[in-house]
This record gives sequence, C-alpha cells and structure tokens, in this order.
Amino acid sequence: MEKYVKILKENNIKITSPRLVILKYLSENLSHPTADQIYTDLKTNNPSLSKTTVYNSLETLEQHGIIQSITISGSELHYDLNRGMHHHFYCKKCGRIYDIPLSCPNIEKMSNYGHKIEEVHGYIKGICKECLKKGRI
Amino acid sequence: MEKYVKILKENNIKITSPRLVILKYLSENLSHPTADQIYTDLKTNNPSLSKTTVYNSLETLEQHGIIQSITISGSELHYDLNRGMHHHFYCKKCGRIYDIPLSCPNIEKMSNYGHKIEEVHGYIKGICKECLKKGRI
DNA sequence: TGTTAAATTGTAATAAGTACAAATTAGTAA
DNA sequence: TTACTAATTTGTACTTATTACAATTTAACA
Repeated sequence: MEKYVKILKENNIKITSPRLVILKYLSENLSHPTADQIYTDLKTNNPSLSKTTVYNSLETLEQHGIIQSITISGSELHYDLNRGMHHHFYCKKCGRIYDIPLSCPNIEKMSNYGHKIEEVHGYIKGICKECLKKGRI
Repeated sequence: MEKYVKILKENNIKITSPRLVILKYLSENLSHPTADQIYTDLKTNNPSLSKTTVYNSLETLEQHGIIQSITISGSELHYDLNRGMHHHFYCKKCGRIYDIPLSCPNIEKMSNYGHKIEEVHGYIKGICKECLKKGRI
C-alpha cells in the first residue's frame, strides 16, 4: 500500500482511503474495468464507499495522468493504469478489451495541425481470438 | 438524392425517407454530429421524424459500413461518413472534432494477435488550434 | 393492386454519469 | 496533541444518451 501512497504524494493529492483502494484495484486488475465494476468489487470490503466517490476519484487520478479512461466501447468508460503507450482492441462480441503493445509512429506528425496534443489512443475493433475460437461468429 | 438511393441500393437495404435524409445530412455535414444534432436539424423539415428512427437508421448505415460511429468524446457517439482512413482530434475545451488525414502504418502488425480486425480508430485529444488562439487555456 | 415483412413512430424505460448539500476527514499549524 | 479549514466523501436526486417495445405505416414484390 506504501506504493500507492507514494504515487498520490508525488502528485500532490490528498491521501484518502478511496483513492488508495481504487489505485490498488487498478494495479491488480489490468482488464480495463468500468467505474461500476470498480465500485461493485470494492464495495464488499469497503461498505462505506460511494459510487460518486469512485467517479470523483477516477477523475482526479486521470487529471494527474496516473490513469487513463478508454472510450472504445462507446457506451461506458473503461479505466487503465497509465503504463507506457499501447493500443486497445475491443471485441464487439464479448466486450473484452485487450492490450495491443504497439505504439504510434505518427505522433510527431500529429503536431503539424496546430493543436496541442495531450493524449493519443489507438482503438481497434473486431472479433477477438476467444470468440473466433468458440465459433461465436 | 439519386446518389443516396444508389448507396442504399448497392447495400441491399430498403430505400426509406429517413435513411435518405440522414445520409444526405451526413454527406453535407462532415463536422461529426451526434444523433441528437442530426435529429434536431432534420426534424424541422421532416416533422414526422422520430428520434428512435434516427438511432435505428444510423445503426443500419453503420452495420453496412456506410458510416462510422466515433467514440472519442466518451459521452456520446458522433457520426462520420466512411471515407478513407483518417484519424480524429478531440478538443477537450470546446468539444469539436477535427479530421486528421493520417492513416495508420501499423495495421498489418495488428493482425498478429489472433483477433479479427474490422475497424481501426486513431483518436488524439488535447486543445485545438482555435481554443489555443483564444487563450482559453 | 394486394400482401407481407421490414421500417417508422411515440412513449416509456434503462443505465452511465453528474449536481449538490450535508457529513467527514487529511493536512497543517499552534 | 488538538483545533482548524479546505478538500473529500457520501447519499440522493437528477440529467442525458440510448434502448425496448407495441402500434402504425410503408417499401418491395408478386
């Protein structure tokens, strides 16, 4: 848990129980959970946790660049620790999100349009390996 | 309007008035409107148009690859004609979405993970040229 | 022109996310 | 340690994008 305290300290944000457990949860669950999944899972051992707090904490963590939100599904946000550039694959059948360890070779070119670039997301959609195997397509 | 009839015919989908006006609208409005913007704008000259129809029609057009939905904003879908690969820039300040005429050089590599790839989206976020100019940052 | 399956329409429902005010707590300073 | 204050958490109520569904209408074809 010291690890997470350190991260919050480094970012000059108050060390609170919800922030710590959410950060720990995201460190241990790299499956890109939604706010609701995080809330439901953590609620068991943190009965006083409020859904609003989960949303607030996620927003704070994101603003400090500690985590990122992923808009790939189009219906709800998924969350991911910010650990090096990678892309995401979304399965239209089962909804799972996979990491794709590629980085974008175009990032420099993107600055040529006059916009200030803060984030780059590569989203790929289709049918995942598992669903193909199950013949669910 | 014949142009849009042709597109629907080529895709073997029924030629209906809502589909035609929505397709025309998207052809003339490349600013990535939301379903609600499309509905509101078209409602004036098509009073019988229903919001559900807009959603249904957009879904049909997307399923046939005629248009694509863009999940960049995270809060609602935006729609775009499917015309050649390009990326999108989202301004966190004003919400505008800009086209970025780059294609992804990584597409072949993406097939190496065993998933069936159907769509590739490049999303860039930050502060747009206009907002930077206005000093709104 | 009649038939039928598909599409449209309006209303009601769902679900993700936000607003807000009251209660609590982290961090600081005495 | 204690007291203070601003920030955070909490619960409830609300908003908003999207979907479900049943009744009506319509496109396509015989």
